[in-house]
Amino acid sequence: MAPNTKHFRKRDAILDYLRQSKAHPSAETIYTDLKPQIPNLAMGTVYRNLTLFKEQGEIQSVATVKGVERFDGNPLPHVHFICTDCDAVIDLDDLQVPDTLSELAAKCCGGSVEGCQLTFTGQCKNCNERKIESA
Amino acid sequence: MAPNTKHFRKRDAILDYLRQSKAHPSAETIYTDLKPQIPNLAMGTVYRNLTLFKEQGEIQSVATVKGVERFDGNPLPHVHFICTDCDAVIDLDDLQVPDTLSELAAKCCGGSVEGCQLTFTGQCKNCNERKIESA
DNA sequence: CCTCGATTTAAGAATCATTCTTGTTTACAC
DNA sequence: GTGTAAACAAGAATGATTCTTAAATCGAGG
Repeated sequence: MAPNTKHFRKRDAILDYLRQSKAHPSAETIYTDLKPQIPNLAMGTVYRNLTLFKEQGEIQSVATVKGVERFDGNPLPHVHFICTDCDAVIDLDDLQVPDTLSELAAKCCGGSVEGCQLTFTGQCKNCNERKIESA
Repeated sequence: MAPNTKHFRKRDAILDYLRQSKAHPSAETIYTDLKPQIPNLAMGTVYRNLTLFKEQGEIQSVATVKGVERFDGNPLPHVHFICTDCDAVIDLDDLQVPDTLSELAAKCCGGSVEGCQLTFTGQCKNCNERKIESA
C-alpha cells in the first residue's frame, strides 16, 4: 500500500467531501454522508479534523444556522445567502465585498482586520415558490 | 402600583439592558448583570424574552461567537467587528452595506432577501496593543 | 521482520448553551 | 372575589460540541 494512504484516509475523505460539496454541510451531515463509505467513522473524528482544517486555513466556518455550525471547503471569503425556511446556505458567487469597505473597516476599528463575512437572509427560490403554490 | 408595572418588570429590564449596552451581550451576560438588581431572575426568563424580542423585531441576533449567541438591542442592520482574541463584538457605525449589493443579492438568489449581515473579524485595538507590548 | 515513538483514531463520557416542562404567581376584567 | 391569560421560577431535558482514554497505524531504525 502506498505510504500515507491508510493513515489519512478519513482526514482526506472529509476534506474531499467538503471541497466537492456546495451545500455548506454541518458536522453531522458530513458524518451521515460519509458513514456508508467509511463504516467505522466517528463524530469525534469529524469534529477534530474540522477544527484542524480551520486552523490550517483549508476550510472556513461560514455560519451558525439554528445553533449548528456550517462549513465551506472554499476558504476564500465570499458572499452567502441563508434561507430561514429550509436552512440552506447558498453561495452568491457573483457578489463580493468591495475593497473600500474592508479598508474602511480596518480604519474604524483601529485593530487588524483578518476576515470578513457578508451574509444575506431570506427565503430561497424553492421555499418562495412552495409558499406561492400552497397559497 | 401603576398597572403593568410589575407584570413586565423583568421583560422591560432585559430590553432596557440590551438597548443601553454596546457590548452585544450573550444571554448569560445579561443574566449575570441583571441578577444583582433582580435576584429571582432565571435563565429561562432571559432566553424566553430574547426569543420573544427577536420575533417582534425589537432586537436582533448579530453573531455566534465561540458557540455563544450575541444580541443587539438595535434591530437595524449594521456592520460589526468581532475580535477573535477577546470575543468583543463592536459596532462599525460608519460603515454600511451598499444598496446595490442587496439588490444584486436578491437577483442572484432568486428568492426574497429579508436581512443582511456584514461582519469583519480580526484583532481589536486593545488586543493588538497588548500583543505589541508583550512582544 | 520487530520494535519504537509519534500521530490518528474510535468510542463514549463530559460539557455547555439552549429549550422545554411543570406548577405557581401575577395582572386585569368581570 | 373569581376566572382567564400571560409571565414566571426552577430544574430537567436536549443537542451540538469537546474531551478522555485506550487502541490502531504510521514511518524509521535495528
